[in-house]
Amino acid sequence: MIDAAGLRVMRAIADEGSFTAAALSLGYSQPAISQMVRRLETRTGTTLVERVGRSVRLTEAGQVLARHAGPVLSALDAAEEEVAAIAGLRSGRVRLMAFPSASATLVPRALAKVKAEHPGVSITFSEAEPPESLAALRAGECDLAVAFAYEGTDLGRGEEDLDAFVTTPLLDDEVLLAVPRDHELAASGNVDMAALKDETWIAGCPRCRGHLLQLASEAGYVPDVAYETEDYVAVMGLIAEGLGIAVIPDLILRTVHHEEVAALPMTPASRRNIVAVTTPDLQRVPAVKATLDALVESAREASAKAGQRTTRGGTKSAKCKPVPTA
Amino acid sequence: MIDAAGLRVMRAIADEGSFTAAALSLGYSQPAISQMVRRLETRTGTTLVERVGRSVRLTEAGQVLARHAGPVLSALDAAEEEVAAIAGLRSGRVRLMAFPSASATLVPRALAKVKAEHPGVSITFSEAEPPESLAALRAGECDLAVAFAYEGTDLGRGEEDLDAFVTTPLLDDEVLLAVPRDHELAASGNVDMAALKDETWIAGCPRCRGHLLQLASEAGYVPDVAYETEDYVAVMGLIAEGLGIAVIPDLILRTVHHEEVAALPMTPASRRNIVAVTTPDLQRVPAVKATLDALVESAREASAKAGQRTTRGGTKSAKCKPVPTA
DNA sequence: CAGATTCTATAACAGACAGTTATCGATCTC
DNA sequence: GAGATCGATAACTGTCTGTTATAGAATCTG
Repeated sequence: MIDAAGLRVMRAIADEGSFTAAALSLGYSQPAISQMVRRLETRTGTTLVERVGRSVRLTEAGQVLARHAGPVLSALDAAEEEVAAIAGLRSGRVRLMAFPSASATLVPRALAKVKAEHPGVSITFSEAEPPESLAALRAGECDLAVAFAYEGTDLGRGEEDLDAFVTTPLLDDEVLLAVPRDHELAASGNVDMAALKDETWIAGCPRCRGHLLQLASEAGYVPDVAYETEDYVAVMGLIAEGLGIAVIPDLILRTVHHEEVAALPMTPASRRNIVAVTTPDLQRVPAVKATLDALVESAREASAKAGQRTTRGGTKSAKCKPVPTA
Repeated sequence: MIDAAGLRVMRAIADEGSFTAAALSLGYSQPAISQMVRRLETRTGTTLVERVGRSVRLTEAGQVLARHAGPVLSALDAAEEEVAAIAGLRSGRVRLMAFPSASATLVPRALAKVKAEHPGVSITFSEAEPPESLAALRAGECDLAVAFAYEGTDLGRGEEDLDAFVTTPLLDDEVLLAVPRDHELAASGNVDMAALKDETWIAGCPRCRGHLLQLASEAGYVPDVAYETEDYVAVMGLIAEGLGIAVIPDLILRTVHHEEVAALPMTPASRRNIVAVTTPDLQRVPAVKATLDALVESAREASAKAGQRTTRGGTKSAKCKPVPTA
């Protein structure tokens, strides 16, 4: 019934003392004020302004409206300002989820970028593997997820979500073969998967294990998986001790070094696609967009270095003692 | 930019959890909500609602708006309620001015009526003679004035105000001649003004004095005004002591009794018109209207009694000692 | 006292806006 | 897989909210 515009007009009349002055101060024409007052009067059913001579004076009811204008309008301004702060990246909150090994460099770097450019944006971050992070995204508990999929597979959900989600490629992570530095293959420039039929394997996370099974299956055998752990530091330790070999994404190898482990490119080459996932709606939220951009940028930087690193890792020759598989 | 309607919609969406339910609760159609949200989103430049599946969820910015809706809308409601209270006579304030002798019965009775029928209406009352009360009305310091004019004269202002003011007749007050009870004329049923050429007069307020001068002038003489006082109790005392005679409106005689004073009708008959004056705008203010109505009603009651009283006063015979004029 | 100025009211009009109904596509449920 | 439910969209409509132009009234001024 009564709207903010009406209050604004009444306050202006109270402040300025005349319709004309009120119109001027609000940037309206004089008849607009005249009509607005009349509208308000018919709506409230009361006289709000007393027309005396060539000036006007507010009646008691009019003064009531003018008096209420302050609180209401400032509350509205506060709301608008708060939204504008979010829109203008002076504020905002992003709930980010990423799988563990992305937390090592990609995510921290992106977080630092966002913090540097938009100090007002706060990002909460938690680790989750792709299936859970997508579920959280779908459940509204997460705004942006960093997930991965091995080439040729999906993100762990059905294809139903193809248009419910927006996927932005971040990195193409090459999957390497990690062997003890003194393994017989450590010197080869490239290892054929088929040649690893008799090796003992160490599997990582469930999806990584699935990927290993798939690779072996394509090479025509079922791998002997002796160990399973999601802790890549442990994986490296196991490899270094000669207890097995593993397929490990380059991104992880870059973080978890081990002197006694060598990484080699494989045939067929296998890649892990790291992507950022959000929804079309959330992607338009400025803070989410900014974080996504930061992720893309730090992925680009990491990708440049990755090329060097992969080459180095791939060509690094091994010349140490072989350790029998357990 | 953001208006109350927008906040109301956002809050409804937050409360109800869907556009359709929000539309239902607000009495709108579903597309109206859909469009409203889109409008708000373009205006704020941010996504406010996350469309997930067949349901919706508020983004951070959307939650901000929904959160602000409460205070703003309740403040608006409070304003509306307050105005409605004034319009609906559950509240309201009337500043009433009346000339002194109207304060005796007419005004108190009207005040009592208003208080009984509309306890929320508060009336402030002050005494003022017609010229001042009209000035106050014009100056906005008064909402309703009770004034009087002797028949054939105006209210003390020029006729310029004929349409700026609204005048409501209240009483037709007959002007009587007050003489000592033992005055030689006290027995007459009706006294001719012309026969009072040699009397000594007591004048009341300035305008009453003017009225006396006019009556005498019409009768062809200039009265000998020996005393002037606005205090009618004093006037009665003076008359009772035989120091002079006076023309006094019946309304006053009804309040200020004096055993030793008789009141007689005069020829030519002279009347004092008591009216209520306000402005067209103020007349539409319910509290003012109610007070005006109460005045009219109590005037009607007083008028009925006045007939009886005047007759009695006029026919009351005097049989006491004559007192020489001073 | 008359003219100038300044204010509000009104008329006529234009555009935007906020609703409507009808319909579609998508999703969740049984 | 069928039906129900929900949101998006299209097309349309009426009202509302501004505008400009002009008239009328009141105050100020010379």
